[in-house]
Amino acid sequence: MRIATYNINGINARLPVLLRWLAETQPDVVCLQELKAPQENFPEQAILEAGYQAIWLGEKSWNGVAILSRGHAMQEVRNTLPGDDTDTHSRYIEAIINKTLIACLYLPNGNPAPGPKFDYKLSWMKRLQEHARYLLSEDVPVVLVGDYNVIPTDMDVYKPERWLDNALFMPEPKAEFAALVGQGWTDALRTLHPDERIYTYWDYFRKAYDRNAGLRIDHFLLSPQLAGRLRSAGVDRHVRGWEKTSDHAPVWIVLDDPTD
DNA sequence: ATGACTCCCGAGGGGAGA
Repeated sequence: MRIATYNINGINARLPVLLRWLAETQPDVVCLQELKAPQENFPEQAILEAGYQAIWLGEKSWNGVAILSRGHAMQEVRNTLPGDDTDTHSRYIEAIINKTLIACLYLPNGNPAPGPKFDYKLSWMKRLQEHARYLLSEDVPVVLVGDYNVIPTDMDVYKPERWLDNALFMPEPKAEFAALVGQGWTDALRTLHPDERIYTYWDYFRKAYDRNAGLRIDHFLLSPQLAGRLRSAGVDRHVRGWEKTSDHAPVWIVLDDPTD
């Protein structure tokens, strides 16, 4: 089973890129973030014609997450991250696909830091840890995947010294991410490629993609019983070079199918 | 570096992204 995550940065503006990439790579499951479309403006028909059923949670202007599935039935479990009934951002959706729980998340950016947006990021990360702990207690394989907006280590950024004051790289979010992983999750790409420079995002400024001035901020975390099923993982880096493309590239893993 | 680049909203710039 090939599972991908892609911060699409506006699903309607990027629809040709999304469809081209789906046709080229045909993942079984796709987690999308930053739809930037209200619920009623999701391009469901085009996605269906590409061979995918979809569940999504839209929002006017910002955020928005979706899960696409090709060939496997999909059962939506929830579309909010538990722990704060006042949080209205569309940043989380979860489904069971092929006996595997897929949690698609778009973690808050948090800039500028310090400030209320940074506080929101940290509280969201604490809620995610609490929910992740609950998921680990369930008897089901889990993939926690999406745009975490966290650069985990110096290896994951082209010039660490330039990002010290940024909410993606400050000590608190890094510590919260490390605490989450420390519950027993496996960072799929880093585990399979411990010594490689891997980036999943290049900003639109200053020819960042041409200079490979990137960040690794889109992550797959696998529950312990899933880690043994991990076969390969990578970044569809070339997609970032297409016309009218997102500032993120798609990231993917391949898992062995469940045995039972 | 209050930069740059690109989206959405909506009809002109402003907010957000990372």
